[in-house]
Amino acid sequence: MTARPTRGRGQHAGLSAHAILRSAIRLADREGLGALSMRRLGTELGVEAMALYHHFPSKDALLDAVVGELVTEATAAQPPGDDWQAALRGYGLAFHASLTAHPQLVPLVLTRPAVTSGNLQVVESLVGSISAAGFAPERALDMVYAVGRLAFVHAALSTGTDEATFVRGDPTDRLGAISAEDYPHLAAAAQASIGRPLTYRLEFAVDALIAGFAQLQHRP
Amino acid sequence: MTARPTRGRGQHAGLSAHAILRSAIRLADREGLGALSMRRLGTELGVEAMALYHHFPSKDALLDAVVGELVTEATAAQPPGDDWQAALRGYGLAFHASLTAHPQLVPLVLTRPAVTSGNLQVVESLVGSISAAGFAPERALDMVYAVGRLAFVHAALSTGTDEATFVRGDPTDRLGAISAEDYPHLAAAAQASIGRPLTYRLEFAVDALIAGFAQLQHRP
DNA sequence: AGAGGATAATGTACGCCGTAAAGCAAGCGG
DNA sequence: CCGCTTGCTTTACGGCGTACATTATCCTCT
Repeated sequence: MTARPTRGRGQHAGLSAHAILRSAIRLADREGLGALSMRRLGTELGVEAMALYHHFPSKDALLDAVVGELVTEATAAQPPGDDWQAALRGYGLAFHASLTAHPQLVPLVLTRPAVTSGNLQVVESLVGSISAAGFAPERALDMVYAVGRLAFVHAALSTGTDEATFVRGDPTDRLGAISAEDYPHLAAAAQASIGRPLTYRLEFAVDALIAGFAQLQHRP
Repeated sequence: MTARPTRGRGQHAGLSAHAILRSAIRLADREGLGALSMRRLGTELGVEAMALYHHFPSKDALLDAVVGELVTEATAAQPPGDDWQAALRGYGLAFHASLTAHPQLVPLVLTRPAVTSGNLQVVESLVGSISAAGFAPERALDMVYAVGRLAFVHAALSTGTDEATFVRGDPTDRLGAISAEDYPHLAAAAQASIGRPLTYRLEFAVDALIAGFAQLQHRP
């Protein structure tokens, strides 16, 4: 150990909370959530595991911070357009895109409430746009929630197996391919959706959602 | 040990995969996912941890089976109505209700692809109904996905903290209450949504989604 | 009926994990 | 120059998943 010859044992400023966070995200991206242990993260930073406890009180707190970092990054730089439909759509797609950049970490985001100030700022702006279009603020928040959650869950599940995988073959998979006899409609649908980009389903859902909202607008 | 005096050491039929599953679900419901260890589950069943490995090859496989059990239970008994809108709505709400019965386990469902035959059956039936209403099967599947995922993510996040919690007070919470100066629209919206039932937001989103779908139907 | 395998459980052990506690080297203010 | 604070290491503990070996019962076949 002490493979850093330029510094003695008690040097300062070797680590920072933010550097740890970034390293944790990189590690999880590369080797999965399971590889994200304190010891592993320590060696990744050239440091013993216990050193991390000088910057975070527990692993749980560290993971909370990772989620915060991620959500901040995901909701950053939202152009505040005045067209609520475009804003909402952009929010959903951008959120999704940012989350899918770190697919391994999405389950983490699910389990801890991540309310950062950047996050709140974006939601505030969206709720403002929507309210300005004549919706009750309560409704506006529901709308933002719906789109955000849809984007989120698509990010979480898009890496998993879906029907298209089953139909494409590879019968060593869990249940084998979907048989066209047992599930005719499903097989046809899955067959048709092979090869579509990952965002297709999300865009469809978000657009339908927004269409539904717009319809609501004209009948108070 | 061997607190069961009526049977010797190698008796059969002491355990079954299904009994283990139910016990695992009960344990996790009661004490959280963290308490669901092989040793703990073993003692819960009056058995050593390694005994479980005769019924499941690994803990991971056991968790997969738990998810399967859960999803099967959640999608069971869907009345196959011929009204696609009612069917879709019912599917979403029932799915959500079943999942929220085991809030601790929802994060588990997120991380493993759960495609059970019961599951496929329900989706098949829904896709059938929707196709019969004139939608392309591919679209029908997208619609089922959208509703299912919305229900799922609402179940996953409904136990977490949302904006209403912040506004209600308790400034010891992560960021403290939402300040009405910094986030006027958000504060108003959160204030207004205090006290609503948990399913309210989901119902709103599902209804909007279905309205959007229906609109699509009239413009091919 | 007796042999032999299959089955279901145990016991032991290994290498991970998160983290509490204590120690130890540098830098800094008095 | 002393001693406190800061950043890191060392050591240790209990719990985890599970590989491996063992044992005790039941089922089947001759």
